[in-house]
Amino acid sequence: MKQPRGAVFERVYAWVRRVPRGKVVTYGQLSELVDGRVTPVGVGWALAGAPPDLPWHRVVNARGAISPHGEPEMQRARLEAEGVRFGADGRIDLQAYGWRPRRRQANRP
DNA sequence: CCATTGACGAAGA
DNA sequence: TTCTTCGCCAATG
Repeated sequence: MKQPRGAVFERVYAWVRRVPRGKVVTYGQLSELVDGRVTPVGVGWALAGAPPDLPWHRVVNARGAISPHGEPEMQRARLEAEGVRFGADGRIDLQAYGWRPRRRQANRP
């Protein structure tokens, strides 16, 4: 179950790759981006088998915090390297760093 | 086909 | 605001 491969996952990956540097996206947003075909939990499943080239570190939960998954330290380090600030409680201000995607053209990249 | 699990979210207490 | 409960879809055994 390390590397799930499915059509649904590819969509999640494609959206994650569109997240610009210095911005973050939540699981719930990704769920919306794929038009509800994937629940937040499904997104988590997709990222569990995410390819190494995927910027999965830009995906955080609705609270703006990093969910435990293996090495949250690396994720935080990468985000900080992109200019994302963390609060004292380890949370990100989604109002400032949350990515607002445009689902104009491609809902299915 | 059924039960369980998971890097989650929203609503209720 | 924090904790609990429920629900969601996909994958695994």
